[in-house]
Amino acid sequence: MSEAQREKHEAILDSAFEIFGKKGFYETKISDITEHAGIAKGTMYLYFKSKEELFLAVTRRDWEKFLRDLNFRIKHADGLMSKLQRVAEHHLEYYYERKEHGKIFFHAPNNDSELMRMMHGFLTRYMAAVKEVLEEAGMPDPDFYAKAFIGMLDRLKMDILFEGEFTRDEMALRVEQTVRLFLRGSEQELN
Amino acid sequence: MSEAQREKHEAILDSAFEIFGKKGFYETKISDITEHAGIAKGTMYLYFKSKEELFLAVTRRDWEKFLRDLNFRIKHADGLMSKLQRVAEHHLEYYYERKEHGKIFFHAPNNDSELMRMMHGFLTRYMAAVKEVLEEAGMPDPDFYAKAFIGMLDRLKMDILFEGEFTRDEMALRVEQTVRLFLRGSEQELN
Amino acid sequence: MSEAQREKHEAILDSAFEIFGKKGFYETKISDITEHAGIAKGTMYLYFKSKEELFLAVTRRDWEKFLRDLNFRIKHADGLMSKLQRVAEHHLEYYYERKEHGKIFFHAPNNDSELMRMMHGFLTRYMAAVKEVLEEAGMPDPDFYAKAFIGMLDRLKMDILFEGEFTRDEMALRVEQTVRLFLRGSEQELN
Amino acid sequence: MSEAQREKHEAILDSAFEIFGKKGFYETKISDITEHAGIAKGTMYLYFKSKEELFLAVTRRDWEKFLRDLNFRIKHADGLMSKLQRVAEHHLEYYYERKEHGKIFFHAPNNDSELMRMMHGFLTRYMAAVKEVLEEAGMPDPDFYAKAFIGMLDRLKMDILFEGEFTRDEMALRVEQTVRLFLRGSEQELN
DNA sequence: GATGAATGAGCATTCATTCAT
DNA sequence: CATGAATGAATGCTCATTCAT
Repeated sequence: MSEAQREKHEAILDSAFEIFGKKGFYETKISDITEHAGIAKGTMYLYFKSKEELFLAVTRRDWEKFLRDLNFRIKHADGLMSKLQRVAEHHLEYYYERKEHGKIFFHAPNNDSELMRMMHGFLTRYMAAVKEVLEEAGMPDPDFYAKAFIGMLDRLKMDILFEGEFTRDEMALRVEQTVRLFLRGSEQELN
Repeated sequence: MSEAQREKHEAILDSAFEIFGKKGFYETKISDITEHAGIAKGTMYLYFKSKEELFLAVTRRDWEKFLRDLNFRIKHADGLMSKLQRVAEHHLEYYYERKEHGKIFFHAPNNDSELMRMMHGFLTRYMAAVKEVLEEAGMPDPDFYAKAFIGMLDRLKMDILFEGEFTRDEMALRVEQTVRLFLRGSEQELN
Repeated sequence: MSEAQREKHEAILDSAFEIFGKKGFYETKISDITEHAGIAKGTMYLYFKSKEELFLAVTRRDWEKFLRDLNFRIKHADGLMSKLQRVAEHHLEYYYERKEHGKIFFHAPNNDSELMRMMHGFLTRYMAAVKEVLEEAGMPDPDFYAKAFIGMLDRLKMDILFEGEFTRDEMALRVEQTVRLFLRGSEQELN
Repeated sequence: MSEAQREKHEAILDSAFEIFGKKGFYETKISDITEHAGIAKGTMYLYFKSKEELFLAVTRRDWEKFLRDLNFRIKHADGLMSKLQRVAEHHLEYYYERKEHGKIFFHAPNNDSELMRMMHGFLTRYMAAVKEVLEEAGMPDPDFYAKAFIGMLDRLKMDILFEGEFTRDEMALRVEQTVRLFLRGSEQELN
């Protein structure tokens, strides 16, 4: 693949990310994507076999970046609390940056088993990264705790995606609170 | 509406719940639903204005029942821990019973703002119920804690929906662990 | 199927015969057929599963009638020569009536094995009918002779299909000549 | 046109003959042909104006060779029977060699009037050659007899194209039978 | 009220042809 | 001369919705 082709490949992915993110898989027309990318409809089919495959590629690229950045952040932090804070920041920032593309998280094609497999694979890798952090700190049942931690974070994404007024400062506060809750529990707050 | 009509109305909702749950909104045909319900295609339009509206009604009914049962359970429990356990049980059992209908949670119609509003309303009411429990116990920032608790629970639903081998006993264990984590934190586990 | 439906079914076949016959399979659009039939595009799909299947049905109907009429004519003739004349008349008249629909004989869908099987079946039944006539008269190697006779007839169809000026009288002449050639050979004509 | 170009021209025709023959006109893609020929898609358009024109050229080349060889064979035979045998051999051998390319005879482009004209021209020339043979022998109505003879031969091609087990020996037998039938008629076979 | 036949807008995908390199 | 990336017109088929019976 030439340089120009690599660029077009990326441009299609960018455009698809944009449109799929805004409208979801089913409400997006191939022509929406190609028009937005400034190319002809047929051109998309030179780079991707089908609408499904394009969606898959968009999702894969996005997740791979997520995991790459996550691992980078974890590696450059010290101690359990600090590492968990990096994870939380990364998780929330990820959604924060995708505020406008919330649809992509909810409306994948329904019966695409390859997509399901892929998503499962990513979730597993995400969890494994968190699990490793917990194991290092000597925490028992790290599977469960990793899931619970990610769950807390994921619920918070709803605020980000659906509440317009969420600021970066509030996000930082949420990160801190979440990590503290995870480590110390809520009971400490009671008198 | 006569009794016979009320029954048909329910039968359509039952059938729609079944099929939407298995295939998701977009992959479900009206004829799938009406055939499964044993009625003619046109009949559905006597009871619901459109496919979207039917989906909305299905979702609404399901959530209303969820909230009704939740409040009943909370009312009949005493003390913070006990109430939180009832919430956790209810949340997980809800998904457990809907194992086979996982699609309904992910594939709603994409651009239906009324649905978004409705879902937001239900989430708010769910959170309010949990929040009340926390407030009663004197917990500060109950908004945040409620979200985090629900988040932990929600993440666990993934195991239920995607792992075939999840048993009721494991579920009970998860409930206990989750409540303990929420109240005491994970650090207690470290030596 | 109701009476009205049976009529629509026939109307679609009639229209398809007309258009496929004029343009051939590939150059015919479903919308050509349905417009000509005065119905909506989707309606065709209530009666036939696909364009291929419609073509198959058109061809089958045409051939079945051909064989039905052929057998009727043969049954009502006496003696070898007379029966062969009926066959020849029938063969040529068939094409004569379809002058305007020549395309249907040449441009079937290419890779439809079911169509190939069907056509082979019809040819076999046609040949069997002629073969029976020859066997009755005590002719040896009737397979070969049946094929040769049909071949002579089939070649003459070209004149009908491609020469505008072919009259019914010329056709009658051809019938007589062909039967005489088949029975007596051409050498008799030499002095 | 240089030598190299002439070679490429031929190569494209060879490849087109191969692919058109196997799949028919409509199911053949230009890319099928150029890939098989080992050249780029655009190159084909340097040698032929369009897909139709390429098909025309392929057909023309094939038929010209057919007629050239036919006339050669006729010229080198003596007497009516011998000449007719050469014609029959040639006709059947032609199809025998094209067993695998049957599609080319049936699936020409549908609305190409130039192709129709060309085919008509070739048939006329074929018939003229046979007619000449018959005229030489003093046969009356040679037009009709020529058509009938070619018709018998043409019907036999079906056996070749559609029956896998047809051998060269059987072909020789068919040639003899056909010529005898043509000259003496079938009645001679009856007792 | 109930039916289900009919409608037709809508869309993914293909592929002959062009043209900049 | 040769290439092959890009184009975009063209079309089979689906399915939510309507409405005459």
